[in-house]
Amino acid sequence: MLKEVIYLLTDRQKEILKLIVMEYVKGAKPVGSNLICETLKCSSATVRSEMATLEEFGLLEKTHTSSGRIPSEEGYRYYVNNLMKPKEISGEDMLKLQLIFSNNQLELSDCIKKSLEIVSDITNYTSVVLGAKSHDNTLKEVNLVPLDESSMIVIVITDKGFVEHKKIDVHGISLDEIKKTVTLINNMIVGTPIDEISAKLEFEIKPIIGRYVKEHERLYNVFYNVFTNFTNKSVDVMGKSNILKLPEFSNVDKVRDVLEKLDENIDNIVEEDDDNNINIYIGKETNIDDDMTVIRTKYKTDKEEGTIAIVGPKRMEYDRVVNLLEYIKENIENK
Amino acid sequence: MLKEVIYLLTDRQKEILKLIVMEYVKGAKPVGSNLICETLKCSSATVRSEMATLEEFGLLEKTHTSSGRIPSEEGYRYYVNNLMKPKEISGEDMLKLQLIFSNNQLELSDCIKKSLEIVSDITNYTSVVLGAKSHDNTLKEVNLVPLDESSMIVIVITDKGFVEHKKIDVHGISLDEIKKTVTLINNMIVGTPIDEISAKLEFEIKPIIGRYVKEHERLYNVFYNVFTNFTNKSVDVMGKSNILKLPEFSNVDKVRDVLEKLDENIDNIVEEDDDNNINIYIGKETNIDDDMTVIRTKYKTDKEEGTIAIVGPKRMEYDRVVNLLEYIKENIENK
DNA sequence: CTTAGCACTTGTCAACTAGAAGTGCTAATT
DNA sequence: AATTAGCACTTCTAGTTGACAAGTGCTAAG
Repeated sequence: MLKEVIYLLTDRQKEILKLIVMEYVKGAKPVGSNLICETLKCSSATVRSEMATLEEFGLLEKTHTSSGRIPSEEGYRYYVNNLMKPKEISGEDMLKLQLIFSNNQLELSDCIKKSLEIVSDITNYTSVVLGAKSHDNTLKEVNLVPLDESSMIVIVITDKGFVEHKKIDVHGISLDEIKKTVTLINNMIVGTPIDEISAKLEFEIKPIIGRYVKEHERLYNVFYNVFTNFTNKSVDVMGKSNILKLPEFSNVDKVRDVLEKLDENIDNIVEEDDDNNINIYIGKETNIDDDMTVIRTKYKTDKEEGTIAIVGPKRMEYDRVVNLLEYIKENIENK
Repeated sequence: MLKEVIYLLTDRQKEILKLIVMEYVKGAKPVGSNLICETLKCSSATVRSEMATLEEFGLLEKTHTSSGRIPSEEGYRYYVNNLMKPKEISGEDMLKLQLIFSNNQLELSDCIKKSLEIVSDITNYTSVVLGAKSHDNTLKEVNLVPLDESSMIVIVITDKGFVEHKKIDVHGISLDEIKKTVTLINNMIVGTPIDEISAKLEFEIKPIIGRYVKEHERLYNVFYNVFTNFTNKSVDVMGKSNILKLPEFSNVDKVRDVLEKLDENIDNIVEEDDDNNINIYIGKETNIDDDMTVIRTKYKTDKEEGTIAIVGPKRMEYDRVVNLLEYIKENIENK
């Protein structure tokens, strides 16, 4: 679409585009001129000629020669960028979300998850939380809890309060050797950013324990595994089966395709822009399916950062979802 | 079905039933007499009259008057109880599973999960792991790691090596009060079975801290939450979207129904018999859908117990799945 | 007891039809 | 110059029809 088109549209054309988007979002059926002319005070013939113009601009499409119109991807884009007005969150929805965020028993990460679960419930879309735990965290301490002769628990804690633990098999390694290693780690690399720990472990700790621990290779691997676990992102996807409610997905093969992408490819789907805004990817711009839209945003607190996203049909309630995400982002960041 | 039917079936009838089950499992299409009479050395007319008898017994069904036969639920049941022979696990499948169980880096619970993930991959069914962590575990120790003035991490460890942790907000409670409480817990209820901790916490700890901790209600809640987390079962469901590959689920509404049940109702679906065998629930016996079958078994090690299950179509490769589950159960219990 | 033969039933698929929805164009109207 | 009424035309949808395939049940003969 030419950028200039934005300025060429008359008010009535804008109104028609907006009405078609809203109607199609609601009904999932191509919108005919009759429906529009009931709202606008003019005849269906007028609307038809305007619709033809909008189609020339690439903002509308037909499914067949004599069908009503549906918005094209550019049409949605124009709507989102120029026509959409923030829609207030309904009292009911607001209440449900407030119940989560005002609950002091809940940790932040639980709040995030639960609030998006609610969004999935009320909108029937799919929601995603990508938490990047490791960001900005540094190693706080490593704890050791012996269980019996051959096993113990290693517990690693970051300064921001994230915890990882792993049960390890230590038969053949003396308790003394292990304790020394942990002391070494606590002395040498506490305060190191989590992302850099693997390197430090290899180049600073490994050479030393190599000297006095018989099974140093195994011991090194144990700690290496625990630390790399940390840098893994946490992924939560909620309301996946909502996709099956959409009329555009009455074809089982298509559903399977999308569900498999959501299972395997979430990072790719949700991580893109690095700005602080609400980002909207429509149709081909998503990495899922031409009929889908992804709306996402980053959140960032002093302890944690991540991404929240809503995945739904291209025919999405853009205004509602944008507002919900904005509201949740705000609540996360002020919690 | 009358129990006596078991003894009334002739060898040929058994053979026909078996062939129909196997053929229908493979092809998902009603099986006609022609196909059967190619294997059996007799005419299609003979097979037809035998099939009519089997239908009278309630072991076979027709989808319409002139269709081939499909097994009824009783037919599957008869097959499973009387006709099915253990089928050896293929070398390829065996290899994949061995790779998991012989990997010493992996914790038991990871092995279980990964092995069932493999079963989902190779069979295209859905697999479920229900782990009941708390069983037979007793409290080993409670650790405290202060993060800053207003928050700390509570870490709880059981004798079998399970760990739960929670970040808590402690502003308004003095460090001293918290430390005393933890010491109290470590002194008084270490060694208590996890299931009984809530009670002990309420009747033994709460009255004491009530005396010297100002915010004792809040502090009590914190520990209560951490401990109850323990008794929660862990649930893993793998290969859910495999259901979409089944021809009996080309109807999207049906798929949604099943997926929603798998999301919300897993306990109900998978927990039933309390014996140590492989249990098979066919069609109506499952709590999912008349077209589904659940095969499950319990596993029990000295540290952990739980349930593993495969959920698939009624038209399931019973012999294969039973063998895989048996094999995995054995490997878990001897790990 | 088994089998060949045949009438009969049902499902599937493609072709066709009538009606509904909605368009684009033209000519008349404001 | 913009709007509208009118109408021919296109496509989709749902229902009907008919031919064919798959498979059964029954009967009578081997």
